[in-house]
Amino acid sequence: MIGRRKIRLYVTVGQRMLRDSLLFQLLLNDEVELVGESETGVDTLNRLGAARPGVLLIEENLQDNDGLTIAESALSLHPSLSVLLISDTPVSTGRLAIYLEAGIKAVVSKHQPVQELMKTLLYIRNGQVYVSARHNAAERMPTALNAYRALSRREQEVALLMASRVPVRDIAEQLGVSCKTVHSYKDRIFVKLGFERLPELILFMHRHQHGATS
Amino acid sequence: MIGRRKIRLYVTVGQRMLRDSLLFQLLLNDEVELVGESETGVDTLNRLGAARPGVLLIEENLQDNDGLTIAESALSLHPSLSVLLISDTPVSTGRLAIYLEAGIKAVVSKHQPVQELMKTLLYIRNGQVYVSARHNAAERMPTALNAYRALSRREQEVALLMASRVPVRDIAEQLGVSCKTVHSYKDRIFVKLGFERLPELILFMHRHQHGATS
DNA sequence: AATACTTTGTAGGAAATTCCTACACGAAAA
DNA sequence: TTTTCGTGTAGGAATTTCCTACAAAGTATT
Repeated sequence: MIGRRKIRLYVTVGQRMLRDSLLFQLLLNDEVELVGESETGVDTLNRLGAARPGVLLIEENLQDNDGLTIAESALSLHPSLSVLLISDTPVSTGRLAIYLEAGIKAVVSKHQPVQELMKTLLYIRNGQVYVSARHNAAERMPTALNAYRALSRREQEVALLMASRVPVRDIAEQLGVSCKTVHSYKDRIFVKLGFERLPELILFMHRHQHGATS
Repeated sequence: MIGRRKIRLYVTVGQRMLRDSLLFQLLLNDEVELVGESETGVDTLNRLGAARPGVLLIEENLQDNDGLTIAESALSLHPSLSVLLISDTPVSTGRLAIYLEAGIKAVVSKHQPVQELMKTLLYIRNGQVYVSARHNAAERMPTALNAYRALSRREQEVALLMASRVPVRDIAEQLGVSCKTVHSYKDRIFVKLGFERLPELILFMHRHQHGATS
């Protein structure tokens, strides 16, 4: 029972660079339909009516107002709207409670990976509330490392090579298997890690190898 | 004479969400090789030596220090490094002068589109300084509108349909031409507008049609 | 006006990619 | 010991990407 109809998305993010890059990311999913965007809170309120979004993705701190206030106004006008707030800092449980109280469906912080946004979007699309797993730092690293462990020997080999941008053709040759096989591994890797595009794998492998920044 | 060897890139951006989405964007270009990333200035200075990047992409405001300071330290240790600063606000000419004085190769503000980043990166890769065209707001909108006008009739039709996620197959049928032809239009559209992926076109068309935010 | 260069509409070929499906074999679970 | 699961391997179909082509219309140049 997966929500079938498209997600009508409205995005309110002040800085163009972030707005664009989030949108590029989200629009890769063909269930996402962009119905509007704004840089400010008032502009958002003005346009919401015409855009009729199902989900409002809004920054916590806007130039003119704070996202919470705008979200509350928006909700009073369009009660069926699902609001996803993007906070600047990791959200404390207390603060989260306040948000949920206000009718916001989920909060994602800018310190979380982008993929969380998409995941969250899919969760709240039908009005459910979504509280992300670890709002507490601690157990984040393991996710990545375990994920790597979950790959089989061959998959790991291929992941490594692909992350270095070695062409499929060459990987096949090096491993002595057919290109088709390499593609199979690729598919499996992407499924296992939940990736869609090469850059995600490159970043993942880089982080895996350089232990660092999570 | 296009710089052939890969761009060894180091990225220092505090918030994971922005860092990831910028990287996803930049890594789509296969000339970009990620050699390191940090959230903070000191961490950056610690790792730069080992990573040996050609370009350092660094935020102006970091938690622990400001990007300018870090960039200066980095430059004194690695004079051949090209630094690209990401500023929070549009940069005034005066401020820009200060940055250039410090040896920074280019500044891009978070209010500019992501694509500017990539463009700038390509410009400064070989050590040149790059001062982006419009640091003054005014003549931005036209760019987008003119770009659309630059498309031929058929290209406009296809752009419109593709931005609505109509499958190539259906577009071909609707226009009464072959899929191959539609692909040709697609290619031309992307070349003319300088796009690489569908989301860019979707966003472009959305903005074109809703005049707005640009 | 006549010749030359550019854009537009149209499409084909080759290679690569995506999305499925298949299938044997060893390992693990029932 | 059957059944089930993960892994190594690969094939097919449809789509996409990247080029190339080419005639007719349009623009520019001499």
